Amino acid sequence: MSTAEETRGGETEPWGEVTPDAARRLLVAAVEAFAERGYHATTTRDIAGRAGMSPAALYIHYKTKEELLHRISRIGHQRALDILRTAARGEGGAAERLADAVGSFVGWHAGRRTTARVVQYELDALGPEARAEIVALRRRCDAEVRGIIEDGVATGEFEVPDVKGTTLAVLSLCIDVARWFNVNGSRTPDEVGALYADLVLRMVGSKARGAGQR
Amino acid sequence: MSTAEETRGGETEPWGEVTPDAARRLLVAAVEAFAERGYHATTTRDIAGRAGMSPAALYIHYKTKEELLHRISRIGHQRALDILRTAARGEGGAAERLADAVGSFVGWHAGRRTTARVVQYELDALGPEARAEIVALRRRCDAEVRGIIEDGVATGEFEVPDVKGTTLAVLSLCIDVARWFNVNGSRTPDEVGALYADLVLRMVGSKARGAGQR
DNA sequence: ACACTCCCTAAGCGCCCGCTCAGCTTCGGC
DNA sequence: GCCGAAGCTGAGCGGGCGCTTAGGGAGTGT
Repeated sequence: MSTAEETRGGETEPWGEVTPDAARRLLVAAVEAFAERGYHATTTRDIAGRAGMSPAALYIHYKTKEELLHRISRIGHQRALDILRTAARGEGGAAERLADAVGSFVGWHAGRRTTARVVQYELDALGPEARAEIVALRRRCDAEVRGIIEDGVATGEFEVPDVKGTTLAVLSLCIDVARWFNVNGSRTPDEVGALYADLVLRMVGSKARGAGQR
Repeated sequence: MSTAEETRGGETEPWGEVTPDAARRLLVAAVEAFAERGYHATTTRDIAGRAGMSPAALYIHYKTKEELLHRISRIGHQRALDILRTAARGEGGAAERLADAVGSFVGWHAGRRTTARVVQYELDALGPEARAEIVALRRRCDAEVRGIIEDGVATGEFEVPDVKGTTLAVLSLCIDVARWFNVNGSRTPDEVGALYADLVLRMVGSKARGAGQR
């Protein structure tokens, strides 16, 4: 599973799959601009400028500004799904896998906040077809988390009256990290991940919590 | 519980404090448009059109498009703060007050989703001065919730290793409801409020939870 | 040497934006 | 009956938007 070639922590600067080089630079510039100011407030001139190119250069590599957002959104969602899938298929009981899923998912939203922000909050700027494709990816993310929680309920590890609602809340909690996380703040992405993993285990009534935290 | 003068469901259509009538109609139209498409993607012609007026009419009542957002944001935040304050100063133990705060806060975010969406997600579209004012209101919301949690820890009702982080997570969880809540979905605002109140009591390790939920 | 392809730029098209302004109506006070 | 203020509109301004087009320079195969 997973995209190989990344070990952990470093994650080998993403967007490696985007070629040629100029197209990648434009895409990275677009991620930064969209995250800072929002899709609609970002101009194609701004994106091209950040990438050190003229406005026209953008249209050699992308048909429209929306295609840029679409590409960013698809790659980002695939990465998010990978993270959840890896955790869900890992070893250990439901509690371990849920903590792992939440910890790494939150770590990604905090550590790669600019990407996550675009991916999670600019969905509505996509046209109907592109949005439908992305929404499908989102539902698969939801299914991964729900699967772990259902496992835990089945084995008696968790005590959850409303599995669908709780799944929604867990994902919502993780996603919103991209909104408030501050790079200059006092917490590292890993610390937030650990805090959230503990909070989520409490939410599902897990008895096997890691003894508070240090 | 909750704020007098509204019986339930209706909430006495808000924005009553905005006068004259035309100014209120414009403001309500702006809330809808901003919530649907975002501040930057909304045109002044769209706002005026929804209110049944010509584009120029907007500028009789508001100096700029940004002033509209500022007004919406201030009134909305004040309403949110009122809800939290009422719950925090209520009777009962910390668990009851926290459940009340989360339940009504979430109920507002779900029931008045269009307003909440603008209030919570368009903050960055404001200029520096307006944003600073709103951020101050937000910090007071944070302080209300943290106060309840601190109370619960002090009395031994809660068991929370990281009060600041948990407060942040609780508020984040509630706020994100405005992003995903669907009016056509299967849950009412009150149901989501009840679910979230239970989840939050679990997060703070409250022993006095309401026996699952109905 | 030549043609061909790939990237890229300068210039600019057509459109729609936020916002303004002169002038029209409506209405209360006298 | 007349006046001034208040509320609103039609027309339109300066400007910036997304995107297009014509053409240039660098690299490659022959």
